[in-house]
Amino acid sequence: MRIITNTVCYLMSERPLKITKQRAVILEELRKLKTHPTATELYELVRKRIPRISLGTVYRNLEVLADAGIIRKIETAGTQKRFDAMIENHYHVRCVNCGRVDDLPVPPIREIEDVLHGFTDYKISSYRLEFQGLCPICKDQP
Amino acid sequence: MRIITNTVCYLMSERPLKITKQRAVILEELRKLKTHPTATELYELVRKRIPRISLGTVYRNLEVLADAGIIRKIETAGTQKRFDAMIENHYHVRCVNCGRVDDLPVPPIREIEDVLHGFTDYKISSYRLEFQGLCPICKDQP
DNA sequence: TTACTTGCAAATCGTTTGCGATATA
DNA sequence: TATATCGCAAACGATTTGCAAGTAA
Repeated sequence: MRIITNTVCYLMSERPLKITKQRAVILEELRKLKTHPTATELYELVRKRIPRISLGTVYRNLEVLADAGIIRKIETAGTQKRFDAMIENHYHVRCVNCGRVDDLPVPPIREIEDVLHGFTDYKISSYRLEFQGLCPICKDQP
Repeated sequence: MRIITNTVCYLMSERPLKITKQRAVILEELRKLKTHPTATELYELVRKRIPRISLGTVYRNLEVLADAGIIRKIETAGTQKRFDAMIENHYHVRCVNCGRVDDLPVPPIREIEDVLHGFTDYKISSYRLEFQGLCPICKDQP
């Protein structure tokens, strides 16, 4: 169970996280977006509401929110990291042309976990699956 | 068919790529390794044979070799990019503790491609699957 | 010659960090 | 008052780039 009040976020068996104004606005703006912004993109949005906020604060708070499990930092092939307000497990698609990242609401693929047995000496804990292609906008362009 | 001679590499229907001394040594050192080095790691190795080579040259040539399809640039979750002399499709495992990256010789998982239909408006061209866990060395440590 | 490649250093990009000021419990 | 967070600017690590000199067809 996760409850987010105005000022404090309670997570199961974790200590409360103070929700400052900056933190709240960052979270709100992130939740508005279906695609997953970079820190800089988010900074530009947040700046419209808190003009004096600094990029460092955005980075710091994205880190804090991700550590708390409230958002997710997604590591895609591009150079910049992107952030996601949806923390349930799901896959992502990335446009190789414009870099946009969307969710892919397909069910988890069982076979991925099944296939590993005997193939590695690593102790596998997770995997990342990222699809690549052209987004609806880029695919219709010359 | 791909033929690499001393000085020129011919790729099907692409223009020949001059193999300079630097380029050849970079490629040789990369091919010696089972794990996949970062540009800096490779630079240190190459430097033992060409002491005056610069890091910029290593980066430039890795780019050229990757563009030509002779090596592959692999984008894993870490910050640094890693490079791979094996260009056939395969999956990678990354150690979350030390960053080491190995090949995972499992057969391609058909279900991954099958599951997509109807779930996205993207034109999907490829996917990346990366496993994460602890490598044989790190998993036996406290 | 002509086109490419090199070494070097500086620039760039995304991100992190130190610090003194500020806000909040 | 004690603690955490802020804005700012500087630092950082990885990578790219401009340039003049070098190399090879």
